[in-house]
Amino acid sequence: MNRTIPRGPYKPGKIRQNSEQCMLDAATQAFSRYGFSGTSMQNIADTAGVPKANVHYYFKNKMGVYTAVLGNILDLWDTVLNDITVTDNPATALCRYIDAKIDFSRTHPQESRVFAKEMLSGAPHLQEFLQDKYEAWLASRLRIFQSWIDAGKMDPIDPAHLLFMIWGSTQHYADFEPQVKQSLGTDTLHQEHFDAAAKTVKQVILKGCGLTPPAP
Amino acid sequence: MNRTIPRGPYKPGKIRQNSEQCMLDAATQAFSRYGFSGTSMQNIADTAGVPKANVHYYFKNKMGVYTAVLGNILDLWDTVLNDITVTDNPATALCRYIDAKIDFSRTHPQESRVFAKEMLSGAPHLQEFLQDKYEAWLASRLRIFQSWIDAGKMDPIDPAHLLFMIWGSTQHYADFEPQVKQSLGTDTLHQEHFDAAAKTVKQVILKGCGLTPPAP
DNA sequence: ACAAATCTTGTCTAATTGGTCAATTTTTTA
DNA sequence: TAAAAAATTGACCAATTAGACAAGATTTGT
Repeated sequence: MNRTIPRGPYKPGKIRQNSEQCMLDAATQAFSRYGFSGTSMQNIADTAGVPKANVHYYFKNKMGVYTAVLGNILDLWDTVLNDITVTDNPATALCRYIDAKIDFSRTHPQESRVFAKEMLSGAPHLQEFLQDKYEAWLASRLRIFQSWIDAGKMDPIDPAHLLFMIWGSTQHYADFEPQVKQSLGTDTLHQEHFDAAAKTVKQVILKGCGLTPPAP
Repeated sequence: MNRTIPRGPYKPGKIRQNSEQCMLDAATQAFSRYGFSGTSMQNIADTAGVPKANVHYYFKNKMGVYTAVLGNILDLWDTVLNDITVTDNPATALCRYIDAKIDFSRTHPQESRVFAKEMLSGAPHLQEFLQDKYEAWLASRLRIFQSWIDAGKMDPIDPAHLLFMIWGSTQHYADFEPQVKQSLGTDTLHQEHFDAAAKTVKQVILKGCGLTPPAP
């Protein structure tokens, strides 16, 4: 006779949640600097302050850690992107997007770099993301841009390439940080630098699209 | 008595030159896809079609191969950048630079990616480059931009951040190729895609700076 | 043609790494 | 409090890798 009631298959206690996040942070840091192959499980473990075997207890294998890190980044992206509700005003919408994107480069540089390295390697683990979520997100943006153009609210500009410009310009501050630092003559990028960046990008993009900055 | 006349310390015969370039190409390809740690000497050797020991004969060690690849890329960069003579017309100069940069992304995507990965990793092997050649190149550009602004030839725009915009926008087509491909719905990027890219970037940047496109 | 220099290549080694496992400790639950 | 579940940990293994090296093949200079 079985007196014990079997518990559910998985109960994420606080210990697990805490340890897992700790290792995920350590892994993100390591992957962003040394890449997937350049990062050893030992390195992740050391950074997290736990023995190596512990990492294997929480994640299936090294690729498991990596995909967890990537998934975490995509979630972050999702919240950032979905936070932007498209208003009827192109200028306002573009400004909001640029500000959010620059802010992401400032607050999540490591995540940005892991994402960039994955792209640079041919994005073998982002195919699903690109074909599902990103595809849908992009299509909706292109439609909106096109509707603005059709309505005469902005210049006729290839929407996809415009998005690339915004993406590339903003991403640059996280991904090419050494170059940016050297160029701006600073050892660390501060809020003021990102403010100047956002200001310039917004200024050029808006005017370049035939838009006038929204009143603050 | 010594009858043999000692030859010079290093004579790069055709064999050496050929083999070295072949291995350098193989290494560039491997590094761009798998990164430094993810690339094995065996992989480089296989791609070049030679036994592994041969690579060690031509290069001191793995880092030697990598720095050779990086140096090669910086040379390429140098020729591209120096090819742009600054005319007195801002619009023409910017167009030339954007076209050259986009063309570099098209013709040298692997080199672009190796460079980007090095930046993403904190550019530990580019410090000298950044502090010497790049620093000088940047300063001269900033002066030119400022003079244009002072002369009222273009809007007052932070020159450094403007350069980052151009750099980031153009670099994007090599570094984020999977995203670009997916967005444009193509399996391979063709000349027409890069033409559209250059057109959009020039259109937005020029107008965004208060410039009118030069007559072709 | 001959000797010296250059180039090629198979083999070996020491070190690192991802991953396994069983033993132990800590936490949870009834 | 006692058993069960979850978490921690050190020791171990097999595979890969960078690099060394010596012997042999080829090219080059005289």
